[in-house]
Amino acid sequence: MENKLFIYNSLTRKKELFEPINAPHVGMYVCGPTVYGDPHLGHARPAITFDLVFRYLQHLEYKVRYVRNITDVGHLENDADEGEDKIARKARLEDLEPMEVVQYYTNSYHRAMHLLNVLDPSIEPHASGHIIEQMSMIKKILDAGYAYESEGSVYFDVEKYNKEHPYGILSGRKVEELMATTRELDGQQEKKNSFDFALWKKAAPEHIMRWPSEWSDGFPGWHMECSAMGTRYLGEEFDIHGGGMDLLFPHHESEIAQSVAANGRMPVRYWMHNNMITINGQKMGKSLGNAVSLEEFFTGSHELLKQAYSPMTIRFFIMQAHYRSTLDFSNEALQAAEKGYRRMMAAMEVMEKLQANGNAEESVNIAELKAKCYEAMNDDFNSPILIAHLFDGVKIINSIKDGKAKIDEENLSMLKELYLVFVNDILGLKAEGEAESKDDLSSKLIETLLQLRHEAKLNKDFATADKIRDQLTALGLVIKDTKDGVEWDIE
RNA sequence: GGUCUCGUGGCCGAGUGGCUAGGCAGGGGUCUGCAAAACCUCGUACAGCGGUUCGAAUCCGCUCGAGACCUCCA
Repeated sequence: MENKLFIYNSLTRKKELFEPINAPHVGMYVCGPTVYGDPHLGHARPAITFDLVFRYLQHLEYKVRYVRNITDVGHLENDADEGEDKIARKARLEDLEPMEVVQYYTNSYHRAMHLLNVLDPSIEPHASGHIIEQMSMIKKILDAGYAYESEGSVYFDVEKYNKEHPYGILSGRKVEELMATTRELDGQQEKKNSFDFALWKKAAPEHIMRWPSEWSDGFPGWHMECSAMGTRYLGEEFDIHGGGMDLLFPHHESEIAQSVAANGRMPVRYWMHNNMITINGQKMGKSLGNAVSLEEFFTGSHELLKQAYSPMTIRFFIMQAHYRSTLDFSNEALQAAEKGYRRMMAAMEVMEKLQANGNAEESVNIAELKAKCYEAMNDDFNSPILIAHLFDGVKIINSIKDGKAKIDEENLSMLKELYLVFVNDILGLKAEGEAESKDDLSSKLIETLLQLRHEAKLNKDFATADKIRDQLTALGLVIKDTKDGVEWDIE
């Protein structure tokens, strides 16, 4: 049951059985962030989506090499005025060094990803560290005759390529249509056709990030980095390439064209694309000015946020929707996710203390639940369905605790295993914020107070008992009177 | 303008021909000194209009609405 994984392939627009080229090895490349701003909720979506893929593939015992790049080339420009050479030169020294900007936002991205419990990829290459590879790939494309040089820049010859290979195979576009719809861009007059894209761009004077090449002092085109680094670390053909749907065209389309032109073969078996996060029905994006940074979510410091949302709440929220659906941000939805997440975590705490209370005949059947969990994940990583099944299990757990359901030893150990595997390992959810708060001294103090309350209750002094509870509640504690005694937790 | 996607109950969100997820919120109940938690239970939704079918949220057509891409973008 664990080995029939189906993945929706954007290339064929169908769910396909996943068969790695070199099982048990799997190569996966995902487009990472452009590090020029704070990571926002939009960045969390692909990171978490492919973290789920990474975790599940590893659970299925594949040996995954997961490459997620850092884009640090081609987007960084100095805003200083042109022509004012002296000032510009001085400004250069006082300005941030580009790599300083890169480092700052890369660190910030990593911090956010760690808080979201996103595993580090196997390799995280920087585009700026692979200029050699990109230049050599450009040469291969030139040698193959699918590119031309013009005024120090190198462009991909889409029209020529399209005569032998379909440009538009991934996005479903046709070159003739592109002809009619492409807008005016700078550098347009250097190109044979408006839809030709740059493999190497001659740097304008204000462009700081530049490298010498046989064509000009310049920098590689945006699409080159992923092709070059994917090939470098995963080979000319690898299993999975992921990224946001907004990258499908032209980025991924062009990656295919570059690889086919350079290596003569399709680079990727399975193309996966996560959908966008929307806010008021519109895509959330830095350039649209409606992006809420992850830091702001964690602290609640944004006018759109009614409260802070913990990293695990964000993670749970994202995984409660299928990765190919748009997911609409709202406080109501986040608050619902927060409560759901806490309920699941609370149930797991209950589960740990559970004892078998029945024999095999009267026991609940966990094997069935387990099979459903695998079925959900095997169906194109359907995390919302998986979570729905896990909530069914939450009811089972709580019912066993209440003595309303029976479980035997075998099913109990299967249950515990199931939740550790699916909730912790695969969904990557963990309890947050408790370990450090429940230190010994505080715990003993709280338990002392609860003991006093217990004694007050025995004396029917409910006023005192309630006063203790109210004050502990005011401090952010949750007091639960169960038939097995009092329990407390930090809200 | 071109290409494509989507429109599900109060909110979020699965589901792609019959078996009518799940979470949150709300009503009722059990338990409890009370409360909380938990459990049980109730809301019977699929934009509109036609069509195909024994049967459609699910397939087809049209209408309306929303969005994405075509430019950097997760």
